[in-house]
Amino acid sequence: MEYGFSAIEKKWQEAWKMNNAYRVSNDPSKPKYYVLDMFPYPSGAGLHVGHPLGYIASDIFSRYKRLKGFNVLHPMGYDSFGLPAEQYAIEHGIAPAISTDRNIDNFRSQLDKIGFCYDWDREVRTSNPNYYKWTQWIFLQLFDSWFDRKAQKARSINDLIVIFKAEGNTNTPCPGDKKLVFSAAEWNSGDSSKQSEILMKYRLAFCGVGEVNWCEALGTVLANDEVINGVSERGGHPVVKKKLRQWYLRITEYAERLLAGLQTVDFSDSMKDMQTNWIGKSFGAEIDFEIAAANTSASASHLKVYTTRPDTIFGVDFMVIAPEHELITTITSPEQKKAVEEYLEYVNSRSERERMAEKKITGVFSGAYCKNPFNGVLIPIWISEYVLAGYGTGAIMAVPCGDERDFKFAQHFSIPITNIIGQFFNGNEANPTKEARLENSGFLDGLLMSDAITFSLDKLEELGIGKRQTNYKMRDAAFSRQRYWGEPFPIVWKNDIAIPLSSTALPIELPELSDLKPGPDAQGPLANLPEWLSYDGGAREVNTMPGYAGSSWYFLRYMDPQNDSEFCSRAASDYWGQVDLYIGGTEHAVGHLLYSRMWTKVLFDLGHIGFDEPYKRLVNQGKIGGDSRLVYRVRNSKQFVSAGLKDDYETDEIHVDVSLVDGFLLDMEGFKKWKPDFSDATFITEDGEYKCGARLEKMSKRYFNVVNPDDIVEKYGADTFRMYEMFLGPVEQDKPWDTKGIEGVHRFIRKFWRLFFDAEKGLVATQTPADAASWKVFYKMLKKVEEDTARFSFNTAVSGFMIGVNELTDLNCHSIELLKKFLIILTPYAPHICEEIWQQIGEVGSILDASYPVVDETYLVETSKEYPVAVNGKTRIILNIDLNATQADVEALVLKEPMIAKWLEGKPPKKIIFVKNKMINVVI
RNA sequence: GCCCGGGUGGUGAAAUUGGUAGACACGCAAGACUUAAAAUCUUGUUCGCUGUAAAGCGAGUGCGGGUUCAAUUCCCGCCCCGGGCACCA
Repeated sequence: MEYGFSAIEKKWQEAWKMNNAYRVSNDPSKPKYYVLDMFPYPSGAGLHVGHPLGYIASDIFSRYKRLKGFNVLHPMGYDSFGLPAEQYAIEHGIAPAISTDRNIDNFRSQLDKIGFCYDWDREVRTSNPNYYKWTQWIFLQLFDSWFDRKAQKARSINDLIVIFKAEGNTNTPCPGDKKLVFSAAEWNSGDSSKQSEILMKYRLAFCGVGEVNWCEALGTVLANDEVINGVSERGGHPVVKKKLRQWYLRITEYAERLLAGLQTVDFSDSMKDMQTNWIGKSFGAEIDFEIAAANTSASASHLKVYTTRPDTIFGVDFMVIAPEHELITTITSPEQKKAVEEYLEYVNSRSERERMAEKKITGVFSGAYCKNPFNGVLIPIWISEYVLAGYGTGAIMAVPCGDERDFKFAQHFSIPITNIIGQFFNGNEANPTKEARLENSGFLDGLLMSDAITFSLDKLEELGIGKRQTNYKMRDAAFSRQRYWGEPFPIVWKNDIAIPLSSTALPIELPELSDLKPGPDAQGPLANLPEWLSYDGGAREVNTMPGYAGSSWYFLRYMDPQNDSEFCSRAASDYWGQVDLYIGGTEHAVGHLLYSRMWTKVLFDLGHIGFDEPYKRLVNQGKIGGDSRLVYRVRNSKQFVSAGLKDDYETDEIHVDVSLVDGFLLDMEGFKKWKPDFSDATFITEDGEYKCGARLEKMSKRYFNVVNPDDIVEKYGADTFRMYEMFLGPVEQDKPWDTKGIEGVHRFIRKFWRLFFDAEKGLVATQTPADAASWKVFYKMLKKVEEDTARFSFNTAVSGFMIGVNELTDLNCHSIELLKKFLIILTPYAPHICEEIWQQIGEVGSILDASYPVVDETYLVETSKEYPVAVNGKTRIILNIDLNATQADVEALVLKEPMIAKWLEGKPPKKIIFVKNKMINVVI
């Protein structure tokens, strides 16, 4: 009987579907385990073999946990709102809703072929009104909340109103406007429009005017993590700063908790580093410098700077303020007015991209000075774009001997440099050390800089000219997009006041819209729909939410996907709790993962769920690269030269479809038919063969190196495909795809099949009990495979199976008693073949619900070991020695060996090292 | 520039706590079966040297040093590759 994988896999995929084999319910009698994949954006390109890597790993782990008796939640869905569908619609005139559905059908059919154990009854689609109803509902929760800094948690905005009525905002400083201070009386006398304006500055989801990343080509704003080197992550279009009214998430209020939460989760160090750096916490001081020039108004008598190095205050040679700094107009001296204006104009003309590409040293002197509070020295105030308005106070004290940027600036503008670190400063470059002893530093003289930091902070606070301050690099996240294909906001504007709609009005459905051209004044396409726009005496918000809105909470919806009255019942979220294992790529390090961590914390603070970190453990799968093939066309000809001879010609390299190449050998006839351009190609061959060049690069359509999992499954079967993806190497690692290597895994599966079936004789597995040697092989394998699976080392687990099959074949083991246990442990990796054989050998029930076997240690007890015996660390012989042997026994045995005697040359050894169960080393 | 990963045969890789480097595969070579092919099986395969063989000797985990009886593993310095951040004061 042959192994007919196509029929077997089709049969079981249908049977499992019919029997709802993967349906999971909230069963409190079993321990739960939640395994989650980052759900895909259903792009038109479909899946290539790189995509399922993480899905296969999580599927294996889910099935393993299920066999171990866990109630496993393993859902899948689609992140189906987003820019590409909209762009596709603009280019091809197909409505996003239609192209998205089509893409999802394609994804689904590809996923189904691989045999995943998803409970499809729990599928979510972020663009489905049943889903985004709750995205909008969570938005309302964010809108109706503020962050209580003392309690470090989100609270209802109504609580804040109570506080304002009683005491104003003196004890609850405004996160959106540091200068905003009002009393209870002032609050109570204000009109409702004034009050709304104030509350907006506290809300966790708020509307404000700010500098945003505007992408003209995409016609929308982008979040910081969607902009890479001044261009859009998607499409690579230029991005400029623009002032726009926008919705934001006040994620900065959660900076501290997002940081602290990292200590409680199991993410890779690099992932934690990325998030930590993005949050960018730093400790330092805000220091007030008195402005010395007479031409300043009383309200601007001080310049506030932020520094992490208050110990260097005697080394301050100039101040630098950002071009956007509010003091510029008041402090600029009449003589410098023109120069300053010209400079500001120049700065405005430069795009973000230009600033990043050419880091020129630019700046202008304001004409004003401030005074060093400790020695009264006058310090010139400069304006330069290298100081960022959005960070700290938008002003710095420049210490050229200790800071590279300050040093270069001082050099460029010939500003004299004060040396406060003696020998540590060589005059050619700044030295940011903290190890120097301070000089020229007044009361700090002689102190080690690292000690002087605390000392100077104390002094500044004592004198009331400065205070300790913690800053974060992270900014509030832009939360609106001027696009169509996203969640509409449940907001109506009346008299410039944002009115939240009642949760009973949800979902606010996205209206159908055939023409997706932008609306007027950088508004989204929804602004073109007057009948939709006008609502209840006001105007609807026309922006839509960004892609990360729906993905910030989808893991909760899977727990209770059909719920019409809640986003997720508390009973469901209490039962399933945190995601135990989350698998996905690193590209979401600072976007999705941070937002979704924040939303979880807010929902926790407001009492909707019982945990405040969504993902207990995160595993990042690597990317699978494509192995491209290249042909070389002799320039200006139709001749193609084989790779080995190409250096003799001037050639252009062309990517060729990998399916036209066997190894490196080109199918020349196939190549001619591939594209009309090549139909009359001629070849300069090596002995009649055309060899292609190769290159490892991203798997992508334009390199013609995409391998479709459908083709692999058709040729080798899903079970082989699954195991081969795992066998390629560690899941976390990037690695190239090589279709040839799959033969080894396919051979293994067929060899496994032959333990049960013979081509002529049919079933050869028997009821005869297995011998001890076979059991030993099996339990050794079980131990290895289980340990490896548990630690996500799937590649070595596959090799464990291979060793097991090889050894059982050698032992001629066909015992059903043993092999049925083998079937169970192989099931997570190769479910179809295992279920088929399980039924063939007459087992009742599905193998999916079998119980995982337990290692019987009695078969693994060893009485002796093959010890490597080394001389001076170099292994010379192997000796079989009883495990109970003592040091003296071992020494006697070793010294008797002629091979060892040869090395000793008659002399006694210096020492004999004996590590039980490990090795023996003779030192001479 | 800063912060993370990583560098092991022709290739993918293994070595979990400092203890036999290269498991398991691919590829390649030789052979068996076959009219032939596919499939399957057997043997060999880190490199160099000696040997008909069995075997032996030497080198070897990016480079240079160190600690140790023993280093792919720990320490110091450097080189290269991948990823992230980047005027964050």
